[in-house]
Amino acid sequence: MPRAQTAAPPATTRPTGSKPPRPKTDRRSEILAAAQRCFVRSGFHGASMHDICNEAGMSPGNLYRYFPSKEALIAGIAERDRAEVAQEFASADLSRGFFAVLEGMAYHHFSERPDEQVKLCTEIMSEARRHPEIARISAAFDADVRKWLIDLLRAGADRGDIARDLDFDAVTTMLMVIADGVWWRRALEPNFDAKALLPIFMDITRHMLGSRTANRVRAKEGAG
Amino acid sequence: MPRAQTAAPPATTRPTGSKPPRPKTDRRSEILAAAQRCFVRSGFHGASMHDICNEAGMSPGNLYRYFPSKEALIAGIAERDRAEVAQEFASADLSRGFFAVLEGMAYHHFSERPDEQVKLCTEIMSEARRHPEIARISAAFDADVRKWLIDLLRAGADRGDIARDLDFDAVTTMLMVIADGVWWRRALEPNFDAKALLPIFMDITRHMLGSRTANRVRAKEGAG
DNA sequence: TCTTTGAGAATGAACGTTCATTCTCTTGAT
DNA sequence: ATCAAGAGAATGAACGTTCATTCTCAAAGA
Repeated sequence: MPRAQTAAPPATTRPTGSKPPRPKTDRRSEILAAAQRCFVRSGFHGASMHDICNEAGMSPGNLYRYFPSKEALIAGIAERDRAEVAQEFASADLSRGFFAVLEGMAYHHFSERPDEQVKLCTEIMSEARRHPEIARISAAFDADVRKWLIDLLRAGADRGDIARDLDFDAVTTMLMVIADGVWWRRALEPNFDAKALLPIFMDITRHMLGSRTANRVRAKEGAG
Repeated sequence: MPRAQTAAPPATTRPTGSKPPRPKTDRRSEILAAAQRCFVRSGFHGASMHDICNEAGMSPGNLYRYFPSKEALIAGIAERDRAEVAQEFASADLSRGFFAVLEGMAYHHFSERPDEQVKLCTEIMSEARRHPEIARISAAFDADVRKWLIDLLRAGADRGDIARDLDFDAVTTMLMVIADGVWWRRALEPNFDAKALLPIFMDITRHMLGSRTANRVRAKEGAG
């Protein structure tokens, strides 16, 4: 059972601090990019460390100076993607109206995000079932997304774009479920046209968030 | 690159043809059940053939008389599950009303199907990306489900339970996407309460299938 | 009834390979 | 001379798979 530390870069000591000593871009990023290509091509278990070394143009001994294990590579990729998504949510601009923002994000998720990332995501999820460290990262990722989504919904409610008495938790869960499902299908069906689903997605979302129906908070049953 | 044949049972020669020679239940089923437990516990790659042999109470040599490779085990499980789901769809009884049937099936899918099968499903899907034979089985599975769902919708429309001018393909895709998403979350979040989503799911489904909105078939744009 | 026979079921040690990881050595800049 | 950066052969464990062999037992022959 291999260890799961994320391993700091191999001493980025810049003591005298004169000129930048890195002619190429950050070595760690290069390695992660190479690993990503290999994982997408052959899967986490199908890709050997030698494959990844070749792809990165680097010897095994050297690669291990940057990442302590194969698992740390997947963990590194997951963490990097998490930062990227954080960026996307942080840049949401509600002044265009709630549904415009949501549709933009949906379009991005359904269509713009490259297939590479979608496939990689399934690899990460599969490994999350086995490696606690990866499970931790992906659970944290998930909690982040949920929080951002709920904040977005609350802000939309404040603006009056959507109903105020929603069961925000349930609605958020449903949105995430749909998003997950879309990615699962994208990963599995090479020619799946997710963006064709956008109209219907926006339609049911408007319904969920706006009309007076089952997804509202209700008084708890069983009370006197 | 291992072969992918599904391997017939090891010669069920019954030449004289008198009494049934099987004292125990079918050996192949026992092996699949053992493999399923191992795959759920450790994943496809985490479970070794020796693990599976132990779980099945059988030596490797003997196990290989029933299945020609590890891959054939996953393929066998996938095929077995496909048959089971076929059963479920075949027994749908529309006389109770379309939405009652749909809600029953959703409840079954969200809650009753055991977590074991859900986890296993993610393993199968992951491997489908690598092994063509497994990809074939799971694509066939998918096509079956899609066909059954569309038939169900058509029947519901004939009964007058749902709208007649739906874009059946798009709606079916959306239903499958949601179903996929629910399973993905069930696999990832150990305490995910899918059945709490049922009301909201039924609500948006009624909306999709009944009201006059974006998910209707429209005249193709651009025509004269 | 007892023995022989033979075929299928099952065994488990061994094989060859693969793979993640480590070790040792070289290079090149300061 | 020192030390980070890198190379690549080496290592050893683990794995899927195979195969020579043994076990079981029902039926045929005596």
